[in-house]
Amino acid sequence: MPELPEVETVRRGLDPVMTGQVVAQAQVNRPDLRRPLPPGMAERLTGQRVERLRRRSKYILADLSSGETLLIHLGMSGRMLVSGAPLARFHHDHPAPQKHDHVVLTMANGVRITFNDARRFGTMDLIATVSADRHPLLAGLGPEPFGNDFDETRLVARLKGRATPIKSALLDQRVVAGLGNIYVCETLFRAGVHPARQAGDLPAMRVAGLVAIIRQVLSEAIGAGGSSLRDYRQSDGALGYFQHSFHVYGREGLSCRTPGCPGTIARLVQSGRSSFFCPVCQT
DNA sequence: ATGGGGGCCTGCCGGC
DNA sequence: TGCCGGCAGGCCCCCA
Repeated sequence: MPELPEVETVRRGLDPVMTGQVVAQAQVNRPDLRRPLPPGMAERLTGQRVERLRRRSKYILADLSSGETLLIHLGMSGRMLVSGAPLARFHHDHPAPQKHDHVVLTMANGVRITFNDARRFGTMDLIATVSADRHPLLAGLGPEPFGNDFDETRLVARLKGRATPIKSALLDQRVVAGLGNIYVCETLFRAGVHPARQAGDLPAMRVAGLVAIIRQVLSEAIGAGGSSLRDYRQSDGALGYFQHSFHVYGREGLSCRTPGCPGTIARLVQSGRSSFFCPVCQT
């Protein structure tokens, strides 16, 4: 459930039950995720207080009292399931363990956080908080979409001369961090840009316009609690409803939602990923 | 250096 | 009902 709005939604859901709380117990069921979990992870988590929950791109970072930071990535199918009421005297209101519960954190307040990830594309790591930005997974990331480093001038400069489809360019986490397939599709629809357009061929004005549109799409999605693509609460943990606002993603063969537009949403495959677009609105 | 394709995993859905 | 192919929100690696 992995693009920026979903990750931010997860972070916001975890914040009230994790921040300020001590990890009473950490249980690692499967250390062989996409990257192997760090050695001694359970021991290094146990007894630590979560000082802060942050997000960078699609990563969640939990700063611990030990001076280490727990880095979490949800991959494609990762979820953070929260169970158990805070301060509950008894802890038997937890669901039965599921097949892909790889890491289980039990906080001192009785809340349990379960990292479940069927495809194991997700990962976790433990790193020194002071140098977290230099972690290999974070070091190459481009600007945060809502950060000051992401602006029209810099985006235009970054895409100038690029001989790659604009779709691929916006998926490139070095250009801007946090967008995935859904939000790139929706961004390009709103911008009226065909996904196959070469990034370097787009007039600077149109590239500049992408900045505000990206922020708008992401803001709306965060406001809706992200997008839930399958069974609502089960698979996403988040209760997002932004999927109802999709104009193109997953709408192949359906009518364009632009009032008066006769177009039918089409799909094309670019570097192995589906791009959805309206052939009439997007040129 | 840059862009494209393959691979990593499992689950689900539609078609036969 | 059962099997099979295709598809999936991400990212890394390798090759041209």
